[in-house]
Amino acid sequence: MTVTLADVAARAQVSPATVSRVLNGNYPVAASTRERVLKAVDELDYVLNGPASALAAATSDLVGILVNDIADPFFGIMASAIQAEIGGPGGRAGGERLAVVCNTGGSPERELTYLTLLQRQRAAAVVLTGGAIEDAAHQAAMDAKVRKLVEAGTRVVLCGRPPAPETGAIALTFDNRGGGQELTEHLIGLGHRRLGYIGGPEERTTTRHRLEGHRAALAAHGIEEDPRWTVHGRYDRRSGYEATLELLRRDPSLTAIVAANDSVALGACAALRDSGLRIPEDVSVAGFDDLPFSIDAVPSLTTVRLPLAEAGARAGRIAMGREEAPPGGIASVRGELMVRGSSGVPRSS
Amino acid sequence: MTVTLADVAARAQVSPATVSRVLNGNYPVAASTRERVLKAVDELDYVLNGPASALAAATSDLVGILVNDIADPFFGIMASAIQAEIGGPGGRAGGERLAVVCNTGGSPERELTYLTLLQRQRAAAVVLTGGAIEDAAHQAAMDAKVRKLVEAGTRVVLCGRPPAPETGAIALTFDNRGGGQELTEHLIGLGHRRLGYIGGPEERTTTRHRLEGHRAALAAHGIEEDPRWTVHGRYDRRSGYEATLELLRRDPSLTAIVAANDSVALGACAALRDSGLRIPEDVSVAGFDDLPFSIDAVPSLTTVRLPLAEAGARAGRIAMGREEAPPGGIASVRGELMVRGSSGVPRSS
DNA sequence: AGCGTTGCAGCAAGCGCTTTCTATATGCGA
DNA sequence: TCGCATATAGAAAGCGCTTGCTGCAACGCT
Repeated sequence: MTVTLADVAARAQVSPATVSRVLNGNYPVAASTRERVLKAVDELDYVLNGPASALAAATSDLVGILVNDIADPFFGIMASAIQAEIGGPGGRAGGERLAVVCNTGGSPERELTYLTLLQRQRAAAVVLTGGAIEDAAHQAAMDAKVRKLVEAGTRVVLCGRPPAPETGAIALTFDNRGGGQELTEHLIGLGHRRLGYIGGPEERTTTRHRLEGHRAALAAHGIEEDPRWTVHGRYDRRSGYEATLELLRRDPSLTAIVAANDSVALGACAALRDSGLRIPEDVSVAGFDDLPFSIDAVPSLTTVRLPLAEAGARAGRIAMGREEAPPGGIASVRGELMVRGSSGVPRSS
Repeated sequence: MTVTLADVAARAQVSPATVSRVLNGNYPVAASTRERVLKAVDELDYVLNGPASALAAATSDLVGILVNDIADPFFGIMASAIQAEIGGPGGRAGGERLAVVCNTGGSPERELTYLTLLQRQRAAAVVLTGGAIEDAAHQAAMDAKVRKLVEAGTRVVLCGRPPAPETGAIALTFDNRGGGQELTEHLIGLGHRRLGYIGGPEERTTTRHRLEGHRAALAAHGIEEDPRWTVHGRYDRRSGYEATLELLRRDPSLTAIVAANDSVALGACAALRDSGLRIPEDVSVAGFDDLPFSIDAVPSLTTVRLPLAEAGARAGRIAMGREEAPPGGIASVRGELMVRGSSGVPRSS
């Protein structure tokens, strides 16, 4: 049998109520009593029953973090930063919280189910990271769920995800559009006029925004885009490799390739090399995110740095109520263009 | 007010007990009744109260996954595989389980605290991933905790971590020693006699085992090791960069560098390049793990592939009781040597 | 000296669910 | 026709904790 509060109370010769108060430290208890209780707790090796506590107090110390792909450092870095602020163990004083990282795999159903599971656990807060799925029905369902969570007292923060108006969720959005535009403008500035674009999955906000930025840059410079220059794929290296071969097949005269993110860009680099093309002499390549490995690529990757860790930390603090929400509940986080070796002047110029 | 079981019962004109039984599906309920209940659940948008349920049933649907660094794909890949098997949402039929990924950051206290937190939540299972910390006191504390968890009915699986005898935990261990030995033997076979080694943090089992393998290979070939050839650091790129500069300073005649893992190896490559050395013509480099980006390095990295996803999946299945534990509760998982471009014959030969 | 404070501790009522045991139908064989 | 097995639903007793309220000293004030 496991040790209960009552056992501790008996051993310390106090009432269960007193033990509870000592443990929660939210009610005055005489020092001598407290000591006796703590001694009993220690001797009996007592561990609080979480569910019972959550039930009685109508709150839990669980905090959920939803990520699209836990194996992707993009999410790993954010999750890590969020968790550090959530304060799991090792955090500052105050209640220990259990950060729950949930891997949706980019699946709408899973996303929704995890939210329900978290709701079921009466999570204290939930942080949703990364781009949202652009499907009207799914969005509506998500918004409804989020609204319900907020109503139930769960703090919901969106980190690197577009705002969900009217839901009560706080949003820390990445300026994917602006970053995409800046990146492409950099390439145009170098003289590129024929740019291939490898986008992520079609129905993702991140994908759309980055592509919109790219197109805005083209438009701003009067470059007419050829439909053949855009290919969509997944957010991984493999996809970048294949998409690049496809782009090369469609139009071998491209002088630059802009990728949906750094992993895709790395795949693109590999494909270009395997096709006998030099980077950046023959083709320039640009990524997005500036993940740690990007600087190690040869040549190192020109990309847009997203302050993943900073944004995650801030989201974590907001989720814990340790930082005020931005005005209007929405903040846009800008990326920073990192010009490196993978981009250069086009061969023709 | 939130909707409770009783509300649903009232609406469906049945007793709370019946609603519970419909929801759990572990007791015969007439089809017509079931239907009525489900309709009420749907209409009221009822969400089960997890803590209450866990309290009453004395079980929970939480499964904990402890990782050293969630931002490191090494752990991300394992966690992802484990979670997929845990079945979270999207898994096969049967109870939905919430996989909780806990980031210890390699800190002993956090590791222990998370275990307590999971114990508090009455987790159904716990998977501990990655190398353990080699500190007698900490190990003893961990073992005691694990034993307690097991006694309380929580299934504990160690994935990529050395066995903890007498605790009742199932272990899926990586053969780090064998992999390290094979790797170094490959380099020796190419003709290298002066090999630098960049190890991970000193007090980690993974670090020690890989280094032991390395030394075993040297010894087997009668190569006497110079103490200056070994440097310890963290498991990240930065550390590899710095350690390499240090090694070069200590002995510029090294013809090969073996790194604690792929990230470190990438840092080593960068340092070598920045020092004007070619890979592998001047210095060969080898990593460990074979993470996805390793093949993209230029030249691609010679390394030892660890079946991270497979091992994680197996650990997940064992944790869920869907696969039998290996005989003796211990299984060793071997790595596979991947010979690629970063290793070649030494310049002197 | 009388009485309102103040400081601590205990009582007991739940929190919302699960589950054992009991009650009521229904069906069947004898 | 009666009795008993079978199927289904309900009553109620908790699960282990939190917390509002009450109780009771010891204290200080007028």
